[in-house]
Amino acid sequence: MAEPDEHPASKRRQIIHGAEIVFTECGYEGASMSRIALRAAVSKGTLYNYFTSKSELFAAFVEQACASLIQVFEPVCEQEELAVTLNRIGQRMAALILSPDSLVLFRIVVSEAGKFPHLAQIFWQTGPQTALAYMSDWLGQEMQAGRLQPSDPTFAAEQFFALCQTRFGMKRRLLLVTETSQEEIDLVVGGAVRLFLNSYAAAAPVGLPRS
Amino acid sequence: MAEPDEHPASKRRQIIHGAEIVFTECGYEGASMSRIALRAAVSKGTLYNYFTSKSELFAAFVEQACASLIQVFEPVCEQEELAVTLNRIGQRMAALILSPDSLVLFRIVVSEAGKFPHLAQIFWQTGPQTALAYMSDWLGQEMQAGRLQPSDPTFAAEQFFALCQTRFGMKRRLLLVTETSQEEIDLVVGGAVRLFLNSYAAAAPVGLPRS
Amino acid sequence: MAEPDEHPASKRRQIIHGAEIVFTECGYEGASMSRIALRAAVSKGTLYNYFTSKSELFAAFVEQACASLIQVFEPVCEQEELAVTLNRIGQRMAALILSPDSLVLFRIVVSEAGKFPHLAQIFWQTGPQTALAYMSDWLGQEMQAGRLQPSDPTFAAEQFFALCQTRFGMKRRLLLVTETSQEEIDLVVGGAVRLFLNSYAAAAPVGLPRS
Amino acid sequence: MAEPDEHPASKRRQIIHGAEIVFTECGYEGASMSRIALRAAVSKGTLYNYFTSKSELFAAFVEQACASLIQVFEPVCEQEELAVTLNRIGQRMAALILSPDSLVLFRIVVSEAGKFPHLAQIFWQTGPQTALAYMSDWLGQEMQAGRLQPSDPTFAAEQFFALCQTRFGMKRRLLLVTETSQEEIDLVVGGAVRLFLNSYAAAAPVGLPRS
DNA sequence: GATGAATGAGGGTTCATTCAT
DNA sequence: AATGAATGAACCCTCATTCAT
Repeated sequence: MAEPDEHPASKRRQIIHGAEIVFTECGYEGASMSRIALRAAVSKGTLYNYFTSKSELFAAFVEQACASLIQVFEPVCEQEELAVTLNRIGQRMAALILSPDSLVLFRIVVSEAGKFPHLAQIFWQTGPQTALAYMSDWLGQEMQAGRLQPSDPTFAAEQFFALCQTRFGMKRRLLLVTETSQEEIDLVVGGAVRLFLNSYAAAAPVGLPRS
Repeated sequence: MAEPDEHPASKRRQIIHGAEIVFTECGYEGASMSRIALRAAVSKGTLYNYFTSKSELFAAFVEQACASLIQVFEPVCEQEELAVTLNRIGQRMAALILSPDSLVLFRIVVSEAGKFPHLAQIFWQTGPQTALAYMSDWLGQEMQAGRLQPSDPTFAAEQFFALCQTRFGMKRRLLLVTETSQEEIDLVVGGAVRLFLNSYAAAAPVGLPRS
Repeated sequence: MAEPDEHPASKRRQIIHGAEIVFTECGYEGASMSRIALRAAVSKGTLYNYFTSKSELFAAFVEQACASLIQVFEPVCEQEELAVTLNRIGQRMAALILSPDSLVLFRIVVSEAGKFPHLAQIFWQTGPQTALAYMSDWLGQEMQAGRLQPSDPTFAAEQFFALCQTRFGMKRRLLLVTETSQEEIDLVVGGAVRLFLNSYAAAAPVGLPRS
Repeated sequence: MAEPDEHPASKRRQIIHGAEIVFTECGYEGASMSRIALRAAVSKGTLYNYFTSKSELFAAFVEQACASLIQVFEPVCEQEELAVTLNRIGQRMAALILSPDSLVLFRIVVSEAGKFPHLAQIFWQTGPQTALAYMSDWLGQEMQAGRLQPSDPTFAAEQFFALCQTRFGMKRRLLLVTETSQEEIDLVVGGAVRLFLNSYAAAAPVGLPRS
């Protein structure tokens, strides 16, 4: 199961961890292999024994970071009221958008999307697309069960996720806000659920709060 | 009328234009003053006669690019059916999101938001915030006129803009799509208007299309 | 008397004055023509209308500075007791060595003596050599008058001047002392006069102070 | 015996040697790291593996040069006639002043004393001050032994050293003389010893030579 | 397999000098 | 005669990469 004739995986992880720290702090161009070597506590030469170039190390870091983000969505959605499940999914999505880790990853992937289109694709696939597929599946089931009006479940999921980014999505990416209160998150997610169910629920529309 | 005692503005523009090309292509760190000088067709020394440093030139480029984006939203919204106006606004917002100029600006501002928080702020203010204020005002009027349910108009505007980014917002920022068909835009904007009016319109909800 | 077909001398002086400020502060290499132009309140182009190069402007500055230093020695030596005259000459020499103007000139000429041997020569001739010739003449007269023992008057003058630099000569040039008290100057000059007269006076030797 | 975990000292010396050549020839500002690298036969990058900056390399060069000068004064002064010992010390001092190595060091330290006061201090301490302390001690002993009149031994030493610079001290620093004949050195040192002993010796004054 | 000294191209920036106005 | 915008070489320094140990 191990890779006996390869570089030990532990040192590889160690290097990627150092790379994560530095890339995260300085971006791709701003990071130097010397600093990464320092933070990974290996020599500069060793870096090149494990990765043929800076760009390859960067790719490895991004891929690993993407992989570690996806888990967030694993355990979702039991049998309960629709609004409650949607709320939980929305809260989770909001948490993901607001989390420093995903934020920094998003920002660095966007920065280098021109130079590393492959990484942008990986980010998309392991992140948003996976979440989308998951929710789309679930919505499809609910539609078939008659609890949601029949419609394109993928588009519905996309709209819901778009709504979950109301207010803080862009500001967060621009680093214009550092913290977001739970009240505000509740407001945004609640609003997303309301708009979503008012259009997609099989039942009667939900009333708006008076401002 | 001319500016006899100043650096000629035309050359300043020429330099900023060269900077735009290179910054746009390589990002801030990846761009070199040599390349900018080459693209601007001036000597490297001349760059420093107009801008004291690379960062200042970058700031000038971003500010100018922000200023040239804002006009998009100026003339909007007459007296007509709500859905029509919303559709026009949504189309305009979608066009903005999809335009290469705003896209490239967004990407570079996000990249350097850590190093140049001031520029992120400028981008936010001249772009999203202005559009938001504008639409919020209009929605407030419609609410007072009884054509929309009374609610927080700013939040409603934020939700509408979030909905307008459905499907292609993030993919575009990751450079995963280069062109978007008008049909798809119509689908997204139409979907945004539908969800919006279903919740906010004073009248009865609009039906969903069958997928 | 003026130079009607030449550059006006006043602007020339103005430029040299600016050069003096900057060269004095930054040294030859450290000074930039831009700064000199700024300090002289003329354009950079004008600098080159009056001086063909930075080095020529530097030469002009050094020559002018040398010329303005020499005057220090003009009015010396009346008819009075030998020790009194020597003391006055010594005091003047000490003042010259300690004066900021001559110090800065010496330091800059020493710095650039390799590159501008001509300037070192000018400094020597207008400064030390002139003082030397002057004192040597006077000593020669005193020897002929029988008030000093017959000897090489130039060498005697050189020794006296060397003695006047006791203690603070080198430290001052190394910028290790910024101020010197009058007591210390008196001590050094007094010591110089004593040693000088003990050897050169026709009369009996002067006693040393007990430490 | 070797230094396995350090930069090899030999290459360090090699670099300092190259720096010595270039700094000596061009001064601090005039020297370029490229030229130093060329003269040291290493790449420019290597310079920065050993010294973090140009100024640090300069400091290392000056300190090393100071250290190598100090030895001149080590073995002095046995039991013999005063005039003979003084003559030997004077000759040594003259040799030091006239030596190209100390000359070039003095000139560069004076040049940069404003920018590197620490180096001026080091130069002073390892050079003149050490010599002074040494001679002052010896003079103090001779005074106590009754062979010199009691007086301030430090001041006496300072006067003697000042006298030893008669005639060629300043001219040499200005690079106005490149070689000095032994006759002239003998004349200057002999004159210094004579003036010194005429004032400080316990015995009768020594006669002056007729010019 | 791990090291880190060595490299040299390229980074941002300064500056003496020129020349059209 | 005076200007100052333009130049481009040279500045100090960084860094991805290599290779002898």
